[in-house]
Amino acid sequence: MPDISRETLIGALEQIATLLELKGENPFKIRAYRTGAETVRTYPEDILQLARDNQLTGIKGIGEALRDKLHILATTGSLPFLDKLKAEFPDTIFELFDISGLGAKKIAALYSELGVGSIADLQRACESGEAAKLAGFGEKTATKLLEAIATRASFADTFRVDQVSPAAREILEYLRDHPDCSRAEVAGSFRRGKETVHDLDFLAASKNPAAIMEDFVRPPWIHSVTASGPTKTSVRLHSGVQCDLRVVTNAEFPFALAYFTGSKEHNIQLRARALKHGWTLNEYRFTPTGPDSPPVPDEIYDERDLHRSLGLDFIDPALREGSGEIEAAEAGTLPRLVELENLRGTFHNHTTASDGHASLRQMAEAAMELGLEYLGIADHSKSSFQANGLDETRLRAQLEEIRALNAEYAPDFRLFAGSEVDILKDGSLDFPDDLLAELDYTVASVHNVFNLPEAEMTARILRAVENPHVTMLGHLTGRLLLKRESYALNIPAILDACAAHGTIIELNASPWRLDMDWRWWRMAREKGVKCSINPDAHTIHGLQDLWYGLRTARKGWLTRQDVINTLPLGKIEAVLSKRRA
DNA sequence: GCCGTTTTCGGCCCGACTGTTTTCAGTCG
Repeated sequence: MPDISRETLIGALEQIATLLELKGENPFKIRAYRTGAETVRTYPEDILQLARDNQLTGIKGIGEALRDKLHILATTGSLPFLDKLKAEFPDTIFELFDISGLGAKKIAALYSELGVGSIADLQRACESGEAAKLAGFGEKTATKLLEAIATRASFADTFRVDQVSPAAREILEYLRDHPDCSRAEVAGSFRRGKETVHDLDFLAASKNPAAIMEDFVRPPWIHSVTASGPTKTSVRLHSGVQCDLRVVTNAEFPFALAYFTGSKEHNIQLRARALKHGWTLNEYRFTPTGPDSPPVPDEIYDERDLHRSLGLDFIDPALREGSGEIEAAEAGTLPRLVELENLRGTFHNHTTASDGHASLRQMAEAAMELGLEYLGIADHSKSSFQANGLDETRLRAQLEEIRALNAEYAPDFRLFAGSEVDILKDGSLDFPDDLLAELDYTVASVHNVFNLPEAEMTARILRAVENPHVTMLGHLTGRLLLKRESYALNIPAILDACAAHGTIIELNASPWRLDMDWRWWRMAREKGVKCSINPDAHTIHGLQDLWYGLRTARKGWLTRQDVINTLPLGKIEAVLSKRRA
């Protein structure tokens, strides 16, 4: 089998869409490829395998043409249709789409008229004055493009959620404090709980939009204003984060909040549903489609009212990805999502014994302060020498120390003695079974040799899953968001094995990881695999990363019953000792 | 290219803002 992934399928469909756009193809055909890419991205089962087996028929958004192309790509590793399209443009053409202000039409003009096929070409064409002479271009366009090239070089365009959440909170508070603002929210992918975001979308309700707009661009955190109209303003923060603000009336607010929260796919489905009721839905209101339409519902004060008027249960923003949530809301089968208050303890935390910055006692007290009943310690094992991993002797000493502290804390709080034991290259563990048997639990993680082929990496982890001393798998795919890709892994196979052996999978709550990815948790849940939301805290502050993990768990449709660390102390003790027996 | 409780053909979301225009095209979300 060719070495490809779900990402390969997504990337191919997106590239086809982009190239067809450059060629001025039918916009609906282009959209069909984009929709197909999104379908592949969010499909809750192993779509790569389905493509290999030519079993994509019946998936909404994938018709005959896409089905056949995905099958060819999945089985042969290449797609002649795409290769032929690509041959018509330089490989660097795609980078031009990263320049804000440039879309397919302008790029096509630049390429056909001036041979501009890369950002370097674009810079030259703007500086020489050639670009400004093109039809539809002008001096201002050329200047803006040069600015956009500079912006791209100095600012990131995607951010981890921890990089933007302090600003999101601060700006939201600023808006809510404004005397002319009746309510305000952050919308967009941040509100949906995505692991990374492109920008922050703010929404405010006011009778006096101009006053809010004026004050929005004033605070010291604003770097520059990129657009400003009567109801919409865009700014860039010093951190490089782009922020949009829309101001609407109070009556429009629930419609606008739903609209700007998205996702796009979810919105399209919601609008289609409104049409079946005889109304069009936009960011402001319902409108009857014709004289025979039933009257539009009144008294829509919040999103709950909006969903109810379409015959739906309230759909949490986390679920709005257009992947079955509307059907579930109609059928009344939406999951009751796990909440932060449900978390009673957590596993996988580090101390100064390995690479943490707080002592056992400091970590325990911080956990108690957060209202937790238990805290699992899992310092690194000896092979992780870069992280000052513990050898057998030091681990046993830590075990004694934990027992002594527990005598002090009982019965209201307990430290669990564990280890984040390395899964070595061959799938064996870094500690012998008899030592692991002395611990309360273990987290098994991969920390080296990331570049194994998928089959080998999968076999390596499967061996750990089958070891009865492994309580849970740590950061399953090893990704570091925006920095390091996941290693190759057959996740469905791992899920099956975890279900069979009762091995828990961690949802690593560090905002760098959020691993396993939310897109897999629905499948895990259906197979009966339990989740443990673990902060992987290296400081007392790091315990608060639980919040990021919680967001991700909710995005994965997880309920309190799916998350093991919602169990109170007595019950979790029983689960752990049963597993060890 | 996809889809169908109006349909196998004829639709497919649309509003805000900018810049180049002189009424609109392109981009963005």
